[in-house]
Amino acid sequence: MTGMKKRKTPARDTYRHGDLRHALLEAGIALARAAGPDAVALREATRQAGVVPNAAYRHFASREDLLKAVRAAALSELAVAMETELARLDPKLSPIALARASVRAVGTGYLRFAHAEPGLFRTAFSPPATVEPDADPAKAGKSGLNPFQLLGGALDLLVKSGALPQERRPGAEYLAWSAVHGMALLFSNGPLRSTPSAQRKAIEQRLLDMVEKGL
Amino acid sequence: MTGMKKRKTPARDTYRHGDLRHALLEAGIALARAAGPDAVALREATRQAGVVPNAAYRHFASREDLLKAVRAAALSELAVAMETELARLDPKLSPIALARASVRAVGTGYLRFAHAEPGLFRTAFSPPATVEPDADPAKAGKSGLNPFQLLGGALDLLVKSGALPQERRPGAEYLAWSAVHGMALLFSNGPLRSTPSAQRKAIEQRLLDMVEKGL
DNA sequence: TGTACATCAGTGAACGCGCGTTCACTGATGTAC
DNA sequence: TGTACATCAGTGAACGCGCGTTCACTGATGTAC
Repeated sequence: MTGMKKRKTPARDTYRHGDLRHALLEAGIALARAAGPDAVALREATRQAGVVPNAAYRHFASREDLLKAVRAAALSELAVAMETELARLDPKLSPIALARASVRAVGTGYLRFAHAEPGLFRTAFSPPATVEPDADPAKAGKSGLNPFQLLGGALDLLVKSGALPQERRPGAEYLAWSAVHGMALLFSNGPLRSTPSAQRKAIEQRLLDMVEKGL
Repeated sequence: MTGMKKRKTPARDTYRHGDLRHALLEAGIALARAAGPDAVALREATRQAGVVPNAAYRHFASREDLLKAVRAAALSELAVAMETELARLDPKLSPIALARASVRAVGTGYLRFAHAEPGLFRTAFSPPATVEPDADPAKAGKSGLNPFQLLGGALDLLVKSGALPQERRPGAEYLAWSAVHGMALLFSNGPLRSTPSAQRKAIEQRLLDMVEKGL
């Protein structure tokens, strides 16, 4: 902390930046990762990109516009975390076991991401975010599905395999989502944030048990 | 919006305010109620109290100190909302029915408060808040219990009445809390915030069913 | 293949904003004699 | 009952902060002829 304040990127030798929009977005993501959505500031992003503050306006209409892009990126990372857990499943499992494991995997990925990236997690769900309907590709993981859709898919499997009665399916995502979302917040930014990791993981598993049994 | 900016309280005729600490706290609560924890500002609170900005420092050591007091008040209001639901229960119910109804009441109060007072709800759980252990009376409702303790009490009744096996009791509050907390957030500030109220209530009841069954 | 020119990405300077916080002060109160 | 004085709640003025956003600009690029 001895005087180095500005320009975390060394300064260009070219007049044009080359990929400023991308650089600003990356900086915005880094800010969100470090300190949540409120920390996403246009000025700080330009500083990290080695550019003058108002240059940002060539690429983003406003601070909110940048935040929106960061939010989409965070949602996308969350989807990827969920997909990663899904990909680890053994496809040779019986349909019913696979369905159950899928729901757990989706939940596990969600919880893991929330704990590994609390700032991004909070950003993903910061006020203007309507995950549910629109299949906005920017918010999607590798599969092209967003977190909500990944959960929906797992629940559909549960129905198809016969583990969940058809009539209980509608709205089931809100129940599962709530349980997992609540725990994610309590442990990552909430009052339970300093729970030892072993205990946290045990409780997370019990939560998934509860959801599985209670749905 | 024609010029009236400052001094929402008419201005005193006395030099002394009389009850500035209280006035600042009330203003802080009003700010949190309207726009969440980030909106709690010392300067705005003094403005509402009709006092010069630095006067606040006679009563609060810092902005964070005021926020802490507001947080405690919010937690206390939450506890009261839960107690209100508990008080409506019919004491003539069988022990087992009463226990189950208590758990639901606690959850219902929590959800009701989160929806009625989203700003205060978010404030109650904003970063520096360690609800769990300390029986800080400031955070408690009329019964002297805080929200976490109210939930714990309801779960204890579940065990005593035989509806919940003893060995499942430890940690059960984290499961129930997570489910309800997650839904509270999704509906009050989260992506589901514009769900019609009838639908919301139906889903909330199903969530409580899930918890009851899944614990 | 070479030159004129339009485009538009990034610059430079400046605004006004509300915030938290510090300083030395003033004047109402309530207590000791 | 009356007066001197210490206390300390609220004043007045000022800091420095980072922020978003607007303006008129400059100079590298790539396209049209």
